[in-house]
Amino acid sequence: MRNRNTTEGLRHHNRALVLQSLRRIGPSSHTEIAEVSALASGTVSVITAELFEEGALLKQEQPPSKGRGRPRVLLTLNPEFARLAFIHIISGEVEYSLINYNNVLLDRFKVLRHGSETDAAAFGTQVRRDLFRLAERSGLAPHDIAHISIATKGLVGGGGTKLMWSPVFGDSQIDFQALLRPDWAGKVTVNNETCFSAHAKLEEAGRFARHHAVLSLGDSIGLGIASRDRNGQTTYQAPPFGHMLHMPDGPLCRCGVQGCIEAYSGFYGILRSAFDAPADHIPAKFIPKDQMDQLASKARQGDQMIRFAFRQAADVLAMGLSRLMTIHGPMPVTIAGPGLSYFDLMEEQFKMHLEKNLRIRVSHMPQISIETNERRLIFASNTKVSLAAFDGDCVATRLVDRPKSA
Amino acid sequence: MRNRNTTEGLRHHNRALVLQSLRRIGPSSHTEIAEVSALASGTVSVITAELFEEGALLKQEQPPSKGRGRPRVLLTLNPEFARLAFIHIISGEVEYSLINYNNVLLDRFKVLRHGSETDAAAFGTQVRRDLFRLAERSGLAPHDIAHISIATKGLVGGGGTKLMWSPVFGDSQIDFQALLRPDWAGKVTVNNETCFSAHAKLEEAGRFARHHAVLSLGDSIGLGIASRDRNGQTTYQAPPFGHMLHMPDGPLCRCGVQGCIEAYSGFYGILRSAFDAPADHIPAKFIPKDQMDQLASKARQGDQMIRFAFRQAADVLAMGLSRLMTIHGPMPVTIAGPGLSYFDLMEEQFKMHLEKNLRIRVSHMPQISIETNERRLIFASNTKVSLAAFDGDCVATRLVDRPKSA
DNA sequence: AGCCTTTTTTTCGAGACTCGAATTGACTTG
DNA sequence: CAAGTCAATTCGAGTCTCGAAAAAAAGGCT
Repeated sequence: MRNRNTTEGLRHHNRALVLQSLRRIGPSSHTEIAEVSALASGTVSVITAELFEEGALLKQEQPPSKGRGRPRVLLTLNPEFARLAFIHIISGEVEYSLINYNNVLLDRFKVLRHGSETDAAAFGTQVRRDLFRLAERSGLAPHDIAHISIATKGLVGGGGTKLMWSPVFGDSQIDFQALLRPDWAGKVTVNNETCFSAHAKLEEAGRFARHHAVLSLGDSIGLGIASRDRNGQTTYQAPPFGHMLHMPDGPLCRCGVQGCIEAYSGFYGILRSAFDAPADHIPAKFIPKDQMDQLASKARQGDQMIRFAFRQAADVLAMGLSRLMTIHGPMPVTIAGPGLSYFDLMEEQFKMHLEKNLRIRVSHMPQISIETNERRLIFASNTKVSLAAFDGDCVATRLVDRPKSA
Repeated sequence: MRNRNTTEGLRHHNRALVLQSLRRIGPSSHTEIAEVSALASGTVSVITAELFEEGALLKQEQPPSKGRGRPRVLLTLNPEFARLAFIHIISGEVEYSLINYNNVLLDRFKVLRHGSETDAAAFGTQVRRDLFRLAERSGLAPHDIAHISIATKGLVGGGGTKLMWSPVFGDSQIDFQALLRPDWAGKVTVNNETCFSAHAKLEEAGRFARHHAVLSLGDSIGLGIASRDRNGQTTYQAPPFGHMLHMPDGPLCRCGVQGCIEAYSGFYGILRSAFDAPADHIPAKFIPKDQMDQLASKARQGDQMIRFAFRQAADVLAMGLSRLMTIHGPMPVTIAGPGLSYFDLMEEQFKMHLEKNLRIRVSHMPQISIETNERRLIFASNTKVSLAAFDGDCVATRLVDRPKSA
């Protein structure tokens, strides 16, 4: 929004409002948009006409009419108006997706990664190559892609453009914006994947939910928090929860210090304490899921040592959540990730620790739920967020010339 | 702001902008306001004329003119336009203050509290009585007071109107809004005092500072965090940091659970470990400052046991800050409160724990500073925040009738 | 003293935007 | 095929901002 205090700024705001309504309620008539956006019908008329002129909207044939009167003309977002690319960096693979302006998946492929690949620069050039392939496969030039949004594990910084630290590349930072700038005209953003999970869950929870956290369990620990501020705007963050201090001089973490939450509750942490391995020994970067499953089934059969390892993992996570809620207040938490399979071994610890928390005692016990398909959630939310950003930044800005008086 | 998407909403926004500029730069001419607010001079002219009409502004005689040309007319906020009341609840006393619309102190008095007074209802009626006295002393009726803002220790909730938990009244909540509603027409807000300290420090740090925390040490531990969001708006919060979990099964805290930060680092926690008292024994609600001073001087003279108690207090605080910064990112911290006198015994622990933090490792070590006059800070910031809220909520809303065409 | 210069403030016309009533359009029903 | 119904557009009135032009209020100059 360029100039907030001028009438043009007002129009910008209202154009954004129209687009936003259209995304939320899908193809809809004039009247519906006016209702949802709380704009006068005349205003909606002018704005939609502009957007149609600019190519952002299409008028859709009305569905077989029901009832009498003039049938409604459905307005939809023009799929051809723009394309957005998405990269999801997962442990074993990188997923590339392309969508159109109306949020329909156009193309998708995955590139496997060698477990040994920890060279950030090499990874960067690989990503550039694969992104070119994504564009080419749909016959697009780089400048046809309006926005590239990357979801990854790890700590993101630099205003949402840099990967500052990650379990795979460690301190080797990757500045994706700089990496892609030379060829790709669109905006480039990077976010921790759990930001998107949390965002999706908050939206799901309805317009009055204020916060939601998603805790993703696996080789490493991810946490995303989505919040709605008092203007109704949603913000999100993904603090490196797995590397929050649990206890000084605790077991060694992959990040190099002792006593991080992950060192207790990441897969390798659980494995280590299950076998009573030395606390400064880090087993492996990735623990096969099979191995963890076997461990869990022994715990379920009553193996005390292993049972203890899972319970300790849960204790530490729960205390971390308690500390988080001391700062942010109680909020619902959704558990996700491969470690979710072992949630039955950990569930009761959560309640136990949380109910001691002062803020929870004076208000309420937050709901703890689970989510089995986090990946779907991440993609769905990433597209939503990116499209909304593109709408607000670009589409809402007036393009066509105003009708001259002549 | 009532309706964001109409031209009247725009005017509301710009009126607020003018008032805000005037508060920031003090009595200023037309031209200056136009520069600071980035509004066209004509617009400022109309808005200031309106505000003058409504009584919010005064035109001030120009100072002895220097240079030629038409002398500037200084505009100032009309002191008589409104009065705001402030209540600061401190351990031993309650301070009542009254200011005018131009932020000048009109009246102030203190009411001593008996240390034994822990009855929330009685306290409530006492506050009402004293507030009446504040109004009367200046010949005001209750409805002349536009806003009442309360600063206190403890956990505030209910949208900034309720004291949810406090060291003095424990779980006996006080809903100040409900308490004062019958007689007092103005808005009533309650905030933790350290919110205001943090707010003041953030403002001090300049327009580009994003976060600031104030840690207040004493019988209890207070923490305020102020943040600037991407729109430049400042928000603040005061999580009950003293009751964040440090370690399970740790020493008993006044709040009833074990292992809170305060149980290690509040005055009573330090005292307890200095004398190796049982960890479930809580010495007293208020420890005389003398006693703590004596303790500290023994520590400085080399008493190992006492020295350990202070260092442990610092360790626990520092780890708490580290956990906080894992969530919010590194931010400068200011230490304040009576416990500041012992900061020399604790300083090095802070750096030691913080530098292990992942987010600090990948970005920077935050500055740690001290503030000896927190009370002044709290009041100054409280008045600023409350006046700004009053401006935005009330004054910016158009009052005078528009000139009718007739 | 009277006129010119300089600087500030106000005024005013043009352009933009929203609102809501009135009008136009399109389709169903009788 | 006319009347009825509902949707979308148009249009006039009312607001608002902007910026140029005019007015106001000094000091300086002759």
